Amino acid sequence: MNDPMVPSTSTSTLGYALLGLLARRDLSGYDLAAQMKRSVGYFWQARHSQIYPELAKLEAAGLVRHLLIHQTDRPDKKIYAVTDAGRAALISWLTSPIAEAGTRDELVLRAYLIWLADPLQAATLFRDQQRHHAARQAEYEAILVALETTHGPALRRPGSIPFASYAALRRGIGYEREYAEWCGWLAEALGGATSAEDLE
Amino acid sequence: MNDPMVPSTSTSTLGYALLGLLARRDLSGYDLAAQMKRSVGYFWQARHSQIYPELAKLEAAGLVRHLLIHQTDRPDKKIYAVTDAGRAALISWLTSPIAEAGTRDELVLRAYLIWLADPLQAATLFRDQQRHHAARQAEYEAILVALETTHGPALRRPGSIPFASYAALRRGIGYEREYAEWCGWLAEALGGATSAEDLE
DNA sequence: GAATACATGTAATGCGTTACATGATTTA
DNA sequence: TAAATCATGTAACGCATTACATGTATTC
Repeated sequence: MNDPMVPSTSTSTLGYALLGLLARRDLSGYDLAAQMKRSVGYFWQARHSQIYPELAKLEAAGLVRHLLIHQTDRPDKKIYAVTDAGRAALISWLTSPIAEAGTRDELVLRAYLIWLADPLQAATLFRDQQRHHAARQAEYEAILVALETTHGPALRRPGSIPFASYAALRRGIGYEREYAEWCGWLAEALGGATSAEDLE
Repeated sequence: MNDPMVPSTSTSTLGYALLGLLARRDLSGYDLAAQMKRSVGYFWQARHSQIYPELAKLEAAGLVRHLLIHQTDRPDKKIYAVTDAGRAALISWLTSPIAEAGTRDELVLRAYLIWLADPLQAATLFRDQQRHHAARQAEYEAILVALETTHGPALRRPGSIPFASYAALRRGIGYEREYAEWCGWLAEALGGATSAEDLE
């Protein structure tokens, strides 16, 4: 019953992430690796060493195809595009039931074991993390401002491409805000200084 | 310079999680696996197939030792205890600089690609997730109430063992609250029904 | 008679990171 | 001349899940 040209191989989440990026526009493996350092990279990452083999798998499964671009001044490159089958697989996956993966957070683990540590040293750790997450939050908020100025009202229109970015961004901002707040509360409770300067 | 009895092997995060549980009280591998389904399991998980080899590694590194308990009605078991070296390694790790691991969240990835999906189907997915995270939040809040009744004011005293549980729990509650809120906002924006009953 | 609790392991497989490998062009 | 950018791959290794493997005692 299976078409030998389109074997029903189960695609990994990374595969869908790549298909999703390619659904916006055609890209090379190198471009995809660059995208994975920003935008999508905030909630799904992969190195080029994982991306190239994954693209080969997607191509073998008939979900993408590539066009070889010959270049003289630079190395040749392969521009990948989503096939009809790839687009269908992606759309089907998007609303399929989600398998919950357990959370792994090393900082929360440390909080759970904090009774073993020196309170002031621990406070410094959590104060540092508070600053880190607050900085990340500010970074996301700057991206939001940029999105607002370039897309205007389309940003708030569900169904539009910018709205999808906006939705993901909103989660990022909320996540970092809540994380920073918790770190601040804990550092405070442990009696830590408010800023690094106070320790000098 | 290295003591051959205590080789400086780098312990994994799981190793520290196990050391942390054993610092509270001596436990068997089976007990540790059970603990990993609740308490710590909310922010760090491992199956028994990963725990048994890890305990062997910790023992080879001199961080834990075990006592074999012979039982007639049940299988024999090994009760593990933290050594002085293990306790020292754990305390040192607790406040050591933390290497930030990138976040991987499949639901946020799907949100980023939502423009490809049918809005109403997508709304159902996010409404389901909202319910899931709200339920998880309620579960954590119930544990908090239980902790409050059993430990009383000690729960709010930084440095106490219950306070560490309380701190981790607070993060869990905040995380789920913010996550559920975001899911609800997105489902609403996509024009989804408020409850499953509205769909019938 | 079936499932669950107790108890401890190993093997196969998949996902992800780091390191290895090559090589031209452009910028500091 | 050192580095970053462009461009594509492979190999080794570690962490995590699923499945394989065994066996008794209790509970439904």
